[in-house]
Amino acid sequence: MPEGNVIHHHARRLGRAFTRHPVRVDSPQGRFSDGAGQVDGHVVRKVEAHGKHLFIGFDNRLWVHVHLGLFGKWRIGRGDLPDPVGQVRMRIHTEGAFAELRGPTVCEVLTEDEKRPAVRRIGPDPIRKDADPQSAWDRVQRSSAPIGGLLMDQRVFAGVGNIYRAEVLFRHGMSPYRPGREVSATEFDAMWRDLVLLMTAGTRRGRIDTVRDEHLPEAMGRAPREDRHGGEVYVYRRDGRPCYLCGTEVRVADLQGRKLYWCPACQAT
DNA sequence: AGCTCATGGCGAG
DNA sequence: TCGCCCTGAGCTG
Repeated sequence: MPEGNVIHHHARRLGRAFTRHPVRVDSPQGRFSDGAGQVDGHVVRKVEAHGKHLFIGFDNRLWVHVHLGLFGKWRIGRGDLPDPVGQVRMRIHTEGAFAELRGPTVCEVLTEDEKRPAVRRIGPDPIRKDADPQSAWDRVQRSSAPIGGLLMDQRVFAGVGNIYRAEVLFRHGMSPYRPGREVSATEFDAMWRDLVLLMTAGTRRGRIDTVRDEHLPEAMGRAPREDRHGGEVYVYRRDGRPCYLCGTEVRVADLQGRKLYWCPACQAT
């Protein structure tokens, strides 16, 4: 259930646990047995995240490509390998560390030649230092699609999901329905810089917080989390409740099959 | 036990 | 635009 920040968080933890170590790889569930056999016993060279995609590189020039989709989960820990409970697609472990993968949309082995184009298909990722926002701007600027849809397009903004989409639009007072071509260069630059900040912070924390300190209600620090995604947000899943800034009821609508949350007053245009 | 929902994305029509 | 794939949690009975 992850946006790009969580994938980068996983990549760092997996990299720390397994880089330069020979690892055992298997598939208790059986659906990745063939792939696991191709990398089992090999040394992990590096772990990369690009948007919501994770790539684990081995010393035989093969990569395991993982995409969690909506339901996928990693469980990463130290110490003894636990017995598998439920549907475990893949396990990676050494003497001192283990990782369990369940429910991914994609878990496959790629060669170098297959991995390169797979990465190229992913758009600029605000979390990566090598990201080129110009290519995102080119697409936004000549698109009549609503900015709320473009933000979810992984070839335009890689790693942005439903929470960052809703929150960055709120923070910039922009209607999700504004056509891309009506977003100014100044507005785009400000939103991109904000995504870099928010998503980088989200990578360190492994959760998404977007509410500026000055807007945090007094009690919120100690109050139970409003929602299981785990962070403090302005509008995501807050439909029917008052906007923190203006008190207007936060609204929800369907956009391309996903729920879209926004404040109709703060984000009128 | 069965239903609904979730931070995603694909392909068919 | 719809249906479908992946899994588990949190309800309702």
